[in-house]
Amino acid sequence: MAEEAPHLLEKREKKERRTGLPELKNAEKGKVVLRFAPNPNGPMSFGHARGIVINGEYAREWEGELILRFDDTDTVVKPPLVHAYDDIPKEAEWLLGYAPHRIVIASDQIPHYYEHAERMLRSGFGYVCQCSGEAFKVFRVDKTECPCRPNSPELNIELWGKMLDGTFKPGDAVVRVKTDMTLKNPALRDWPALRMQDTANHPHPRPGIGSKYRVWPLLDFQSAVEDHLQGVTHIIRGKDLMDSTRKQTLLYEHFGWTYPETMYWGRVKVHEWGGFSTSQMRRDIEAGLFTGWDDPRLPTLSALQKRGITAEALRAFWVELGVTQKDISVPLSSLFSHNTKQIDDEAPRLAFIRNGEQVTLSGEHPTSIEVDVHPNHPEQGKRAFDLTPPHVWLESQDLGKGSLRLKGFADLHITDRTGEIQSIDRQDNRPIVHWLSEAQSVDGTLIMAEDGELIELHGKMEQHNYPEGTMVQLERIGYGRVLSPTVILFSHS
RNA sequence: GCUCGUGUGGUGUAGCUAGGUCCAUCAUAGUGGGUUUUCAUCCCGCCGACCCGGGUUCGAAUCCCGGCACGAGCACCA
Repeated sequence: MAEEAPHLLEKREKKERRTGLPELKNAEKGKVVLRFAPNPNGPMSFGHARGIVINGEYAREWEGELILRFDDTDTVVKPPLVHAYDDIPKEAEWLLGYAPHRIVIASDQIPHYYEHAERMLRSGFGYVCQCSGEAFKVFRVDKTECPCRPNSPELNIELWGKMLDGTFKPGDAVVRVKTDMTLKNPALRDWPALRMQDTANHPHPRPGIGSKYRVWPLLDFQSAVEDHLQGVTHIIRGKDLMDSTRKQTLLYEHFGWTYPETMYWGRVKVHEWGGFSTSQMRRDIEAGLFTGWDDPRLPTLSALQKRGITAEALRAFWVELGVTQKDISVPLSSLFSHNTKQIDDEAPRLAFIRNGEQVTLSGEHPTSIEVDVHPNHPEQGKRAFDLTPPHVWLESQDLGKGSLRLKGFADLHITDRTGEIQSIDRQDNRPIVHWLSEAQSVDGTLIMAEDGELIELHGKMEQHNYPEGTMVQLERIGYGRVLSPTVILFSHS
């Protein structure tokens, strides 16, 4: 028993609550290789961030490497975008806090895939199939072998040549991996590895690639071969790719390779956004429905960045969700609360008066007032309000309250547009409101993205010299990011 | 239809591999209060969950069987 089940004899250690990411199986410090493989066919979305963060954090934790791989092997259905090849690495570095260790572009690796395809054909575990997709579907359902399956390696090589030289046209032939047509899972039966694409009419957008190749690998073949070439040890991906793992494992067995450890995550939806598709976003942006990839209404990484969501908040958010296979739907407030923790301690306070009404002060009062830039950090300095012209701006909503206290200044009673100073010290529990001196006010705009709409609130804003990109807290409104001296993009409350 | 996977509070998540120490963790949301001259931050409290039914066992969130629900794959897309 001691040999067969030693754990039964041991006293089990007290369980400790796990924090952070689940443990990586079979991982060795310094020898872990992970990859994140997006298709550069559109903006990096919120969802892509999960792939970057989870893989990237594991790489960090295990002192391993992270490969950023562009799976750009479809020029017709999902044509790549040239500038994505530049944008994605930058966004990945921003999000991770380090640059991916390696960048691999599938369209640069075609010769390697050809070489493996040929090896497959010569070794007899792959064949060129001239059945139509429709026809093959019948074989797959009926668990019967297609007539091309018994082709000799010699014939396969000959047919492969016809694919390469263009004798065959797209749709005429594909290369299949020979698995077993009686496999329980229909998805695994003799799956397609490479097909032809009309790159004359649909050239690959990268210079040097263009119409160079007629035959292109499909995801399962390309990914499997590339993972092996790069020495990937762990694959973490969506559970929609579970059957891909099984297909690729079959291919690895043919080649005599060992498949990496694999983990999956489920689908994530954001309450406020619902489902979103890269292709749809790309169409909408191209149609001018949005200002660009970073339009604050979009669930793209660049939009979130522009909106002032920090990389740290995004990382904390995704790590907290972990790597479970459940399909989940999360509220944005969860991300925002992480962001608040990141920015509040630094964010200077600023007044923004929506629907401003000017009020003239009457009675004795100082000619200038100073308040803290940050209530918890006096060392950040003071904000000065000059009251020589005795005019202040208040939000019209607050005006109706009659008696109120101007934050850090005085108790006021308002009738019409006149504010009678009743006391400089606080005398009672009247509501405290934010305000702005006429002398320090400028016309400002607060841009808010709500329910898919872009709303511009025009109001009176406190003068400031904060550079673009500064995260500020608008008193009683919420956090925002400085876009220009007079424009602030609302982040969240 | 076939195949695969997942079901813990409103939302996420820990615990499940090796059953007890779990009247079930943490976070977020909600709610009540404290600090604060912001409806911010911070602090304290409360609220609220093991999909259902059997079985094994002294003991089941955890193991077994059967349901049910939800999701995904079955593309010459990724």
